[in-house]
Amino acid sequence: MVRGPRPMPQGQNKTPAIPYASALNPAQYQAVTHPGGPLLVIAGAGTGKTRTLVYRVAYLVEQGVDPRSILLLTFTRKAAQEMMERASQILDARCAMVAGGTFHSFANLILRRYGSHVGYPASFTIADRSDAEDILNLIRTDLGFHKDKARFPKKRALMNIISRAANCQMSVGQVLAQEYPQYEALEPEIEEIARTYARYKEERAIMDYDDLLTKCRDLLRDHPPVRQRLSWTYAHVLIDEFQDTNAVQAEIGAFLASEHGNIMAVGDDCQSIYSFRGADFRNIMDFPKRFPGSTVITLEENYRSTQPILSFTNAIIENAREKYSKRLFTKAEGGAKPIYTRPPSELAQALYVLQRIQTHLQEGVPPHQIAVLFRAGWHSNDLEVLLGKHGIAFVKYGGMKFIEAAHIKDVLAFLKATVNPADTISWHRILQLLEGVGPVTAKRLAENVKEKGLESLVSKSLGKRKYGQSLRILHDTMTQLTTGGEPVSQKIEAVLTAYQPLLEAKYDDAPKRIPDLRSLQLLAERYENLETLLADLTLESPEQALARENGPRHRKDHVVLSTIHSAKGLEWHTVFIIHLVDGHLPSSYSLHDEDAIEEERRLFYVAATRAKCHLYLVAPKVQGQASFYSLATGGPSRFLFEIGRLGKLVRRDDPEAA
DNA sequence: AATGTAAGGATTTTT
DNA sequence: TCCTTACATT
Repeated sequence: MVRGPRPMPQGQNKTPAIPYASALNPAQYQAVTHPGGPLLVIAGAGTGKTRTLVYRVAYLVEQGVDPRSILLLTFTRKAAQEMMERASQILDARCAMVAGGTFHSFANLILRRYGSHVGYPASFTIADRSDAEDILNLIRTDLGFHKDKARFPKKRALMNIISRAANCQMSVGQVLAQEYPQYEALEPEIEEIARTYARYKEERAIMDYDDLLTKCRDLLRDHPPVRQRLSWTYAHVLIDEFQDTNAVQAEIGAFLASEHGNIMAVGDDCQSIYSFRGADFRNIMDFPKRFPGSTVITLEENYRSTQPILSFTNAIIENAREKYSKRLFTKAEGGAKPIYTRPPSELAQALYVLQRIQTHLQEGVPPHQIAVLFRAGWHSNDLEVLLGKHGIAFVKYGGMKFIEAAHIKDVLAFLKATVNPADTISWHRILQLLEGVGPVTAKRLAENVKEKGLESLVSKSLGKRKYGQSLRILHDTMTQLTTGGEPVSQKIEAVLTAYQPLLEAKYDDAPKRIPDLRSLQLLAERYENLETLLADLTLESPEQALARENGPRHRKDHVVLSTIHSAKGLEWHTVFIIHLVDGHLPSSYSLHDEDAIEEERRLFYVAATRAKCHLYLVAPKVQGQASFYSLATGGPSRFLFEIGRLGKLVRRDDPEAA
């Protein structure tokens, strides 16, 4: 690996347009003006991590680096977009040309171009999680292992095992030994399913989320000319949220930097919350080992939160079993202590939050500066109903996605099948919408289309079947879509025309679903290319796409509800953390494992550090007996109890007195 | 082979 | 509680 940084071209003006020294603190300044070569920035919560990246982009561009040769890898597309916007504001529009996105979206782009090197055509389709599970289910039934084995893992468990193996670079056997001892005896069978699954996808030009990363890594690893070209294309690689990248992502970053060593990673080990995706907070410390000669810079001055909030969040993370030392401080003084409250029930909790939101709104806090955070998507159900009833607009991030709704998936299956006729799992889905077509017929027809093309849908023998007529209509629609060069919006129109009668036949609540189809159509209008639309929908939650679509004006009228995972990197004036109860946070699924509990603590830390001025800690008393459904034990989160000076750090609020 | 029905079983978090 | 899966019926 060539470590010597490529000399950076000097800008024309001797005096830079941006006053870096006065806009940044010394540590930030050092990071922003780093001459080149590997750089690790350990940035505590609220220490200006994003600011540093934004200025770094502007600095590089100002130095004369071609913005298109800067690659900014972030956790969500939205984050990249916002950073580029901010950089454009402090410098100029050139910053909007920076190549940015998630690892997955970047890999998608690269594989569209170079996929042939790893056995994929440019027209491959992406299977989301439920598509992937459907494939596994087909294989599972096909191979029939469940017949003689009692308790053979279901599609969901199979997916978890296979995905874990991909993300952690382990074999199926290792994953089983480590996490699924109950299935260890089934290793050969599960291995076979995994192999069949891989082959199935390859033969049909389908990639799942994990393939995007691993195939991209394989491409860079096994094809030096491609690696070299890409490395020179991206002369500066910037990676945000590095604590949540897994080994495959880190390898991709390393390969991209292999020619020049200009890799900058920013992250905070205390905020690592994606171990289920194969991230390990300790990895961040391997950076200097992986890139000898690294510069390491730590940012410790917090600009986000008031002192009382910071004292509290410092106390949370103090109890972490293992962390790299770093103590956040702020120069700001004053501010209110976090408020701790125990509503008598979950409903009372929703009422309490509603009332406090109303008060803050009256005080003039803009709606979009108020957020309610929680561990799992359904934790906000009560609150959503209540907010709706009281006319308070909200947006929700995380949890059940638009794209996961069955009717949206149906439409996307049509579109995927036109882009990639070999996508049998999409065909499988479409065909089963027809009356009289079940799993067996669908499978046979799908394989026929893959082997012999669309015409196989209208063979003479099929015409006599009762679903012959439906097949003919389907065939005509799909033929028109594959051959015609009409714009995306027209294609969608054609799909909807064909789909609407099927939707009405299949779902009792069809009228409720139709508006969603219109939203999808609206969303698609600005796309010129169907492949891009499909990739975007699969790789970025449409909520985010819609939020961007509607523009900032629209977003400002809404209070934010979000899972803690989706709140990463964001901040609000007022933050509520609800369901702060043992069994919810920490989640009951993590209680058996110490590492998992540690991660839950970091999750709590991430949530609490989102707050700038007001932080509410809401721990409702759980009523009723613990059923399978409600596993919470009812006591306040252990993370509160373990803070010795809790009484000094928070103010108690008795909701009944209010 | 498709569809309807009853018992069984699992729930976080995301690209 | 709700969704999936296995089984029985058409």
